[in-house]
Amino acid sequence: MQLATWNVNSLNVRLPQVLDWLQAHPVDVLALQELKLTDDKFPHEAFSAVGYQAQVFGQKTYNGVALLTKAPAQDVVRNIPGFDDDQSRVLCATVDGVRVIGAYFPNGQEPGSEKFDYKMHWLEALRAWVRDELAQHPQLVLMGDYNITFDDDDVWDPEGLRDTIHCTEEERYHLRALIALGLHDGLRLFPQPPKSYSWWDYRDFAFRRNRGLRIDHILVSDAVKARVTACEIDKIPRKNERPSDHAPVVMTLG
DNA sequence: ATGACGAAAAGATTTCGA
Repeated sequence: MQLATWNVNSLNVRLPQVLDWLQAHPVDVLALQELKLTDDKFPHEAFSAVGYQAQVFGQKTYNGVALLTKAPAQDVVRNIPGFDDDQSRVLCATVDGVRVIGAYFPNGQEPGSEKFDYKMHWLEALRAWVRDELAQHPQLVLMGDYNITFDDDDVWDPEGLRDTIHCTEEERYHLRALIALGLHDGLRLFPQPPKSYSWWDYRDFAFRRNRGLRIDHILVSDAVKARVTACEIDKIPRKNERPSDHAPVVMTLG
C-alpha cells in the first residue's frame, strides 16, 4: 500500500500534473491540499478515468482538500468535529483498513497575528480529535501540509528564519505534542539526503538554490510504523513548468 | 525595509500564501 500527500496550490492549474503524477505513481491514497475550488468544480471524471474515486471538501479561492483513493473511502469526516470552522482544511476516511487524515494546517501568517491565534486554536482542536481517532483506530496516518518545521534541519536558513512563521517554538510545540500522542515522523524513519525540503518559494530561484522548508509531513501510528518500508519526497514535480511550490511526500507500507 | 512569484477575485490592483 502506498500513500502520498501533495499541496497542489490550485487544482484548476495543476490537474494535468496530478494526473501525470498518478500515472507514474499509482498510490492507493493521495491527499490533496489547496484545491482552491468548490465541490461542484471538482474534476471527478478525470480522476475516475485513471482509477480513482474522490472525497472532496472544497472551498472557493482558498483551502480545500481531497482524498483520492482506489478503494472506497469509509466513515468520512470533514473538518475537526466540534471545532467551528468556516475553512475547509481536513478530510478523514478509512481506506483499506487505515484511518487516513488529510489536512491543510493553517499558515499563521505572522506570530502574534489573528491568523496565528487561529492556527494555535486549530492545532489544539486537531490534537484532541486525533487523540480520540487514534484510540479507535490503531492504524492511523495523519498527512498533509502542516505549515510547521520540526527543527532547524527542516529549514534552509535556521538563523535567518529563527522565530519566523513555520519555525516558532509555539508551532513546534504543537507538532511535538502530536508526536507525543504516539505518532512518528515518517520521513525520518529512513535516512534522507541532507537539506530535504518539501516547499520552496517561487521567488528568487529558491528551488534551484534549495532554499526550502520541510513543512509537509506524514505522521504514522505505532501499528502503521511497523509496516512502513519507505518514505521520500518526490522533487521531480517541482521541476515542471508551472509547478506547485510544494513537492509530494510518498510513503510505502508492507 | 521592500520585493521578489504565483493564484484568484475583481476588474488592474489587491490579498494571501509560506
